[in-house]
This record gives sequence, structure tokens and C-alpha cells, in this order.
Amino acid sequence: MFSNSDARAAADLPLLAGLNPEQRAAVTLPPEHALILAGAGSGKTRVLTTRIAWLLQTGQVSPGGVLAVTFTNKAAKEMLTRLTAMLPLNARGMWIGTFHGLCNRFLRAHYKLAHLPQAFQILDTQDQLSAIKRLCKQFQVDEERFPPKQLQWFISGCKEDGLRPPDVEVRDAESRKKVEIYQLYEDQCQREGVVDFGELMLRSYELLRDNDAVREHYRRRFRHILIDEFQDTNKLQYAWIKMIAGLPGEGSHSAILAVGDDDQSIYAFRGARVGNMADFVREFSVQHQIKLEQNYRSHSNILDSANALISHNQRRLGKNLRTDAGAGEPVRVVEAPSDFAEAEWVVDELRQLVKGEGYERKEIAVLYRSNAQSRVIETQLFNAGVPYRVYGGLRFFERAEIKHALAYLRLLENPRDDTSFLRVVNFPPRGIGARTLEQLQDAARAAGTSLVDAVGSLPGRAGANLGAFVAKVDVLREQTAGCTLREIIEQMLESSGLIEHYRADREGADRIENLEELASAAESFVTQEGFGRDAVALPVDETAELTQSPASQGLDPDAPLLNEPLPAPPLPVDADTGETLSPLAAFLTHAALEAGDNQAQAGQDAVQLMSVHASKGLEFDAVFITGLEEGLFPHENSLSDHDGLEEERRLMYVAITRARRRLYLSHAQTRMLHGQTRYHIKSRFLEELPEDALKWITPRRSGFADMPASFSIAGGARPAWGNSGIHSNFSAPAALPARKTEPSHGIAAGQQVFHNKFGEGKVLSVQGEGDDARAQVSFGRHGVKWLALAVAKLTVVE
DNA sequence: CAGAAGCGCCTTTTT
DNA sequence: GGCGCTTCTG
Repeated sequence: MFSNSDARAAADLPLLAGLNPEQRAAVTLPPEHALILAGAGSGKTRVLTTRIAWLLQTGQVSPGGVLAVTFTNKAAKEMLTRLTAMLPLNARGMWIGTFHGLCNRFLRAHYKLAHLPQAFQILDTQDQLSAIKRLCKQFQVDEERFPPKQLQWFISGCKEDGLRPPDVEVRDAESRKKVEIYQLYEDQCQREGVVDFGELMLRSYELLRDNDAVREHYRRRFRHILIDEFQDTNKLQYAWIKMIAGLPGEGSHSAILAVGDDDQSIYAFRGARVGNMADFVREFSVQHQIKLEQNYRSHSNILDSANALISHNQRRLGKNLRTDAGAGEPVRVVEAPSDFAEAEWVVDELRQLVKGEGYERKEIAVLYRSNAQSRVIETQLFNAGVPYRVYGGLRFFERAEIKHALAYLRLLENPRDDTSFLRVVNFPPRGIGARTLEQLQDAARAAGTSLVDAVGSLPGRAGANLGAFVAKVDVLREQTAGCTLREIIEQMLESSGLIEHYRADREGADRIENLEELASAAESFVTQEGFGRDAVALPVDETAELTQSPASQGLDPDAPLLNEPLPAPPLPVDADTGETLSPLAAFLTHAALEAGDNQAQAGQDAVQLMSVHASKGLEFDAVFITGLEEGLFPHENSLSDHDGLEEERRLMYVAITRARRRLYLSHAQTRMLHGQTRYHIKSRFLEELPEDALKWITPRRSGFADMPASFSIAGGARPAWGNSGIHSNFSAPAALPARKTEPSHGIAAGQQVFHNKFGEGKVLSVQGEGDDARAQVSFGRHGVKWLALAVAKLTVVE
């Protein structure tokens, strides 16, 4: 095992150059549980990635033995990019991703044990809500007494607490009804073969909990588990971590490195439990705790402000940021007579920053507590002709036209997906009204089938129209067998009538553009190397990987392999046929798991507008924090309880620590809120800052024009560089090193092949290379299947 | 069946 | 004040 002399030898590795003592200590910790308290701007991501690289390079773990979890796709991508820049390595075997992404991968690999169809589709928040609404209609739930939104919140909350319907405590008639609906919702999802986000987590947790062989396999496999933003984990996520790592004394073989910052916990409102940090230390008997307090981002006036503010919170693990960067400029504070004047001042000031002081626009952020506040500022920016970008709008895959297109695609994969069926059965309009659909739903419920299966039972013109729709989808499915994903999408756009519909619409141009973007996005998804990684149910043979030497991974051949590979117990393999997801199904999964960016045209030099929440993890040369008023920030809804106020203060802490060089704080005496002008006193947070770091300034312009804040842009026009453009996540695939191509599998389209289980079939198409190669084969009685060639044993028939 | 008009809501958000 | 959703009306 690990010894001190090895650590000393490792200390000279170039990987570790430039790390401060705390960072270095964190990176080179022995393989035991540890908690890293990483302050804002303290190089947290660097520590995390260097730790993984160091473990790999010193031969303490192979890529397959690493599990690294983040919350956002962005963070996961960042980690992977940095890691592959440090080390040449095959990222394929590594489990780096978001909680949900990894759970998805896990469930695909064990879909039978998880009681799911292999191509199960994922409901996003919108889909989930419409599924609940549909259910309420069907079971005549009083939507006044049980608003679907509230039911959604209830169901998600239960799942996040790990509770299935029978586990939920029933206290009165109301809660009984809610639990009943929860159960109905579960039945509906199961019948349709769909899972929501919470279900991804909960079901993988339960599978680990209930299946000894699976659990044991992963426990032995993951020697190092690294968790980012640990303060944001919820109850279920922490339970999942415990399940996959094993508590001390439960035959655990892994070391957890949890990285977090209790002062930046701002998601309690959605179930995050900072308390998981303390629980982790206790339950895992954590011996190593390291604080990263050296800040590399901001000047000390900014840090002093942040430190002073956060010291007003009682419940802290305790941490103080420090810097070598010097005092820098004072934090500028401004009082404006109105929200309108505040916006005017912000725009004035930032033009000065750009013109007079050489700041780049994209290095300036305007932050606010709630999104509604962006409007006044946008108006001013628009009038002044300053390019800006607003974060937090609709994301690519959430746009209505994209959701429609995805619904058609989902029906190609799974005709029983009732949510998708209802979404597009009459879109574009084809004479199928609400009455018809009600009848159809009744018939389906009576027969206990899905909607497509009930179509035949409807008589008359209504039945004929429905039949035509189903036939259309069926025809499309047949026609596109053997087509590339791009071709499938293009044909779908045509034959569904979506393109035609939007072409007829005066305002449909943007939508058509988005639909075309969808086809391109799909294409780059397919060509991206290893695209199927998250969706392919390849049997996991980790023993092979664990016995590989570091040299074969492209690592330092002289580094000793310190750990003998642990023989992982054989894993129950579901997909011994090699059957895998079609590119289409994989793409649909991707679309659900990664909603796409919500920012237009990255790279454009535009001022950044966003909520404080959205700014977490980012940094800018200059930051404006606006609307610092009691009731707004801290928000009035949070004032009732102590924890709420502390979370608001952490939010302010996050906002302050975004700034590198210059920080502005502003508040307005009056503000237009919910349609009426309200008077606010300045935020208590301003009082909690150190006087000597601040400078109260008066606006440069002679007096504020206190115009009515109701002024708005005629027609709601948005500038071209606003939020209206499209941007997809597919433009910049993580730069993975090219892998050597495996010997040819010898399978080509048109061939007759034989499969052990499915018999004889004809190859329709082949995609991908090496391990990712897969073939689409038509097996007659067994239908068309996608097979992973690395697994499926296909022989060519003459 | 589609556009218009009215109603009610309104913190933060990722997967 | 404005947006999204439901209901009304041609």
C-alpha cells in the first residue's frame, strides 16, 4: 500500500508544481477519507483534477477505479478537459460526470435488474409536470385542492428523501390523497418506460442497496471517489454515496475526497443539506480535513468585505479567505432614487469602464437577486446600444419547437410514450381535438394500455384521424431504418409537418433555425468520439482494466503500481446479447440530461447579466451587485427563519467573491415590484461590510432622471446579440486524445449475419469505431436491433 | 380549432 | 408589469 517514501518521491512530479502547501497536501493525501474546505477562488477544481491525475500517475488507481461526481455538466466537462490536458489518457473507463449522468449510465448497464426498458427515456421538469397534469385529468383530481405544481414538488421531494409511496407517512386525508397520486404517477411512468430526474437517483440507490453482487462490484471497483460541491448534496445523493462507497466497517475499499464550501451553500431551497458535510466527517470517521483559504482571485478589500459579511453567520465550519494581491480599490457603494436610475447609473458606469478604463465587456457582470430585476437593466443597456447577454432564459432543448421535435423522435423509439404522443398528436394541427383525446384516454385506461394501442378502438372520423397519425409515425420509423441520425431528424421534420407549420408562421423563422440546429447538434453528437458512453450497456469487465499497467494507459512507465488490483466479483450482466441503444435513443437521453446552454453566442464581447445563483463558480474583473434592499436581498420570503437569512447572506458572499478587481454595490430607494412602486431601505448586508473597505460614491451624471420605471421597449424587440440566438453544447466537444483504432470488426452494411440469440439478420448500418462500433441489424422476428460489436458475437453468413 | 381576451401568479435552479 | 395558462368567441 501507500507509504511515506512514495509520497516524497511523488512530491517532485511536475504535476504538483505551483501548488501551495495546502493544495499540495490535499492532492497528495493518503487513500483515506478526506474533507477539503475550499473557499471561493482557492483553486478547488485544480486540486480535484490534480488529485485524480496524481493518483493515476503514481499508479495508485487505474482510470476505471475513479468515480468523480459533480452537479453540472459544465463542471464535469471542465474536469475532464483539464484532466486530459494533464495526462494522456483514455477517458472512456473513467466515471466522471454528474450525479444524474452517472446514475443514468449505471441504470442502462443494469436495466433488467432495475426493471426498466433499456431505452427508457428521461422526463425533464416540464415533461414531469405535464405527466402529472395528464394523470390528474384522468383520475379527476381536483386541481384546485391539489395543484399539479405542488404535486410535482411533493413527488420530487419524496424521491429526494428516498421515500416510495408506501414509505410516506400519511397523516390526514390530504396527504393520503397525495400519496395515492404519487403511486399512480409511478405506475404511469413505469408503464410508459420513462423516469424523472429523481427516479434516476432513487432507482440506482435502491439497486445498489438491494443487489449484493452489484453493490459489491462497484464498491471494490471505485477505489477513489471524489465529490465536488459537497455542500450542495441532498439526502438521497449522500445516501447514494454511502451506498457506493460503503461505510467504515461495511467492507469498504474506497477513499472519498469531498470538496465543498459551507459558506457557498445556496441551494437549501431545493433540498441541499450542508449538514452532509458534518455527517460525512462523523460517519466516515474522516481524519483529514484541509482548508484552502488562499484566494487567487480578488484584492483584499473585496475579500475583507466577504469575510466580514459571512462572519455574521453563526453556523459555519469556519474559514477566512486571504490573498497576497494587495488591498486594491475600495468597494464602491451607490444609492439611487429608483430602480430606473440605478440601471441608468450601472450602464453609465460600465460604459466608462469599457471606454475609459479598458475593461472588456464580457469581463463585467451585473448581478441581481431575482431574474425579474434584469428587465430595467436590459432596457437601459438596449437603449444605450451596449451588447449584453442574459443568462437564465430557456435552454436549447427546452424550447417548444425542440420539445415537439424530440417528442416525434421519442415516438419513433417508443410508441407507448404517452407524454410524447399527446404532445404532438395534434401538433401541427391535424383535426384531433380535445374530445377525441379524452375518449382515447378513457379507452386506453379501460383497456389498461397505452394510447397508441387504444387508437384502433375509436370509431368514426376521430378514429381515422388518429389512425392516420399513428400510421405516419410508423411509416417514418420504417423509412428511417438504416438512416443516419441526421437523416432521421430531417425526414421527421418534413413528414411531421413541423417545418411546414413554422414556415407558414410569420414568426417561425427562429424556430426553423433551431430545428435545423437540432439536426446539426445530433450529427455532432454522433461523430463525437465515444458518444455512446453514457448510454451503452457494455458489460463492465473491470478486472481487465485493473490489471493494466500504468504504461499501457499512457502514463509514466516508471511509476510503481502501488496497489494490487482487487479482484472485483463478477458482475451480473444484463446485456450479454450486446444489444445497445440506438444513436437516436442515446441522443434523446443526452437531450434530457443536458438541456443545453442558456446563453447565446459565447465568445461575444457582451456584458453578462445573471442572478447571483447563476454566477456561482464564475468570476469577472468587475461586478455590479444591484438591488441591495431589504425585502429583495435578503429576500422577504427568507426573513422569517434564521436559516433563510443565513442562506441569503451566503448568497451575498458568493456574489462578492465573484469580483477580481472592482466591485460595485447598489440599492434603490424605490422599485417597481409586482406592478407597484415600493419603498425599500438599504440591505442589512451593506451594514455588515467593513467601513474602511468601502467608498460611498455619488453618480457621475448630474442628478438622476427619475423617470417611471414602466418604460419598456416597444414591441419587446430584443437586440440580435441578446438572448435570442441559439447556442448548443455540441460545438466544443471535450478534447480527448485520439485512441488507436482497434482491428476492423469486419461487419458492413448489407451483410447477412448470425447472432446467437436473435438468429440470422441483415446489417442495415454500422456506426462508430473500435469499442464504440455498433451495427443496426434487422432480425425479422426479433425486429431491428442495435448491437455493440465489442460485445455481440456476430458471424458473417455467406 | 385558432386567436383573443382574461386571470392569477410572482425568489433562487440543476439534472 | 408581464408572462403563461385557461377560457371565451368567431
